Amino acid sequence: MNQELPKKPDYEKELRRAGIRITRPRRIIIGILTETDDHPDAMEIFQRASAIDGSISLSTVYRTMKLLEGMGAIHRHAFDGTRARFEQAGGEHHDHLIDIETGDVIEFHSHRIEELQDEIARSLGYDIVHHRLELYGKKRRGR
Amino acid sequence: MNQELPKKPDYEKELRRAGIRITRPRRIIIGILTETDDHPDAMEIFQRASAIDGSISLSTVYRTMKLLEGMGAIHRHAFDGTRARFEQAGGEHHDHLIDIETGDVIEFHSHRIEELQDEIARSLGYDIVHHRLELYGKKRRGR
DNA sequence: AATGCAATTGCAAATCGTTTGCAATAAGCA
DNA sequence: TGCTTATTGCAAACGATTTGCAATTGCATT
Repeated sequence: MNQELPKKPDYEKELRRAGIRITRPRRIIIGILTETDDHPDAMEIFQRASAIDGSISLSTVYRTMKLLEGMGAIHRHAFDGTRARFEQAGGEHHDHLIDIETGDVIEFHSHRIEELQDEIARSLGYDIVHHRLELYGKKRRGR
Repeated sequence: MNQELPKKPDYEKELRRAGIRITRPRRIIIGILTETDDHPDAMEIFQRASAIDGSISLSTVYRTMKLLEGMGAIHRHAFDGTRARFEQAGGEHHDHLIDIETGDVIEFHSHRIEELQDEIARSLGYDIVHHRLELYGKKRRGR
């Protein structure tokens, strides 16, 4: 339930193929992204990167996120709260359950819900381009 | 499908009951909110209000939105894009389909989807506090 | 290994939406 | 009508993200 496919795509190769330079900051940021399995925001990525190379700037983190997002390598999420959070793409499509007390993000997927979404959109005369389904909850405690 | 219950609650009474003053700006903003059935953002509300009274400030619009949101009189939505959009509460709960080409918002509701959401959250050990389901699509044309 | 040039970086300043401090103004009870 | 306090408008502050620019660096070429 928790173990995503441990696919670690070779972004460097992809980047090079796209004629994009592999710089030290980018290598570090990509490394962080491929190793984590949570949904860090730009500041968190910046901090983790800074620990490896103190000269990396927040701007570069943002620019790299935009670059990777454009390549489809990561997804950007705007959960409640302010900063955007990122996750590497490549896994199965899924939605999110956010623990409003801890900020933890749990991934889930419901084929049935997606079917119903399509059905609804179709009945309204629309084709879904993308959707956003987020459940915000708190851990059921006791009992 | 389009006609919400045309309930126009007496916010002034509610406000007064809560010990909140009914000022000219507030009366105007509330009037705009109760008359519209779209999902305007703060700037749009500000502009419509300015047309009625040029001295109203954007700050007051924001402050009033926060006040009304706190009272549960309106809902704040953070659809894709930047500014928050508002709608008067009071109708049935519903989710939104956003036309990515025009920004139009269509409301819909699926009891079945909500059931499935609850089921999923429960199976993950959570209780849903609120959720967000947004479909982004484009009008199916031709055919 | 040295060269050259465009891509990339870090930094600081700029943006955008939204919030806030403050002195001036107005709501509504006495 | 007068008073006390909530509310307002304004400008400045904010937080996240983006951008201009000059300095640096990747890397394809010698």
